[in-house]
Amino acid sequence: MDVRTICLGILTRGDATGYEIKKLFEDGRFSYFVEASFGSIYPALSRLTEDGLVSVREEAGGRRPDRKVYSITEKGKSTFVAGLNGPMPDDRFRSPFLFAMMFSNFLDQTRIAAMIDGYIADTEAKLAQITCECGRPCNAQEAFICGYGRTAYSAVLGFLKERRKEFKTDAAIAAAE
Amino acid sequence: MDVRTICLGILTRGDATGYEIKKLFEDGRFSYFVEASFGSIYPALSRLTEDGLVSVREEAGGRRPDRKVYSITEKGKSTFVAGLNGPMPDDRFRSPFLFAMMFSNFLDQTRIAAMIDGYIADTEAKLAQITCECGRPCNAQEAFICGYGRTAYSAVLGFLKERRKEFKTDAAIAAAE
DNA sequence: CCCGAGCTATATCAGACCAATATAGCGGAG
DNA sequence: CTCCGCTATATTGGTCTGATATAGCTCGGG
Repeated sequence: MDVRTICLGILTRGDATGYEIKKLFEDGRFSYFVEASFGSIYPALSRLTEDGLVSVREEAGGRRPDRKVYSITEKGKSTFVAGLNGPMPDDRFRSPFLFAMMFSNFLDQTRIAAMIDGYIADTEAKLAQITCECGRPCNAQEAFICGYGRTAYSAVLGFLKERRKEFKTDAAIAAAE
Repeated sequence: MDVRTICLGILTRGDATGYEIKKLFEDGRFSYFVEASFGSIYPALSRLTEDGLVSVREEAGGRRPDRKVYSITEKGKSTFVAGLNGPMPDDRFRSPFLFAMMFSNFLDQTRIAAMIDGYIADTEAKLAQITCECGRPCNAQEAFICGYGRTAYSAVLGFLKERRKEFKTDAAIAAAE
């Protein structure tokens, strides 16, 4: 999903600075499927402002740099909704971990075990983030998104823990000797 | 995973043209977690050649453009393996579908149902691709990767089919009247 | 025979995005 | 005082994408 659309979507929830926009979609429940850098958020907001989809007001409060608060316009909102009703881009999943596992014949068991352990830990952290945030009241949309993330990560964790047993570390080999 | 590494990895499996490299990682068992465009493959191969990690020979067989077959060098191979033993970049998952579901309050039930149906169909296609390719003999690496993909997509499908029941289409509503 | 579609194969380009960095503060801890 | 973490804006060189261009070859249909 292009960064302009992401910004519009966040702004339908309320006014925000560029920094806050990034913080909002980095909220744990959403961060597993949305990402954008400041390097693309600010140019996107500028462009949206030029195009009349967003308006901006500056708040000078003795802070340098000044705080720029963005609001979505009616034009912006209808453009956003039209996009939701248009062609849906495909999901994208890239995994250096799986790519590395594809060539694990080049690695020793300790390295493989360490990679899997690290990936399990990362996955558990992601899962915990989704789950604990969901202790707050969830609307239907959030419940769907959390449910999807929990389902996927839980399944992957189960798979990894099962397969992890096949890989011994040097420490485990030494202990068996 | 950067495109240079992807090309090196594929070339450890055997010599290939730029076009073949793309075809090889578009093989259904791997395509769910690796992707790169010609726009980045050719510059990457050029750079790898300059850097001595890859060598290239041209086959002129009356074909225009000529066929350029790339081979990995010993330097390339050791660089690739060193990379596998180095810091592992994070996975990336981007989902316009989930982003749209996050704002499904702007959509009517028919649109939501259609989106879910489309996503289910896509997911089933991906799952079928992994599964049927795996009818061929799998080495341990391929078995791991296929197992991961099957586990994740199957879990997601189960979740979606369950939740799909909550959304009625106009046709289903009309049939009930 | 001709045409079109699909495939193999190389290459490029404008636009989108990233990671890192710079700048400018403020507040808190050592 | 210094350093770290945070809020906040902005930029830049490098990487990648999707689309496109070019150059064939093969096969099937008219």
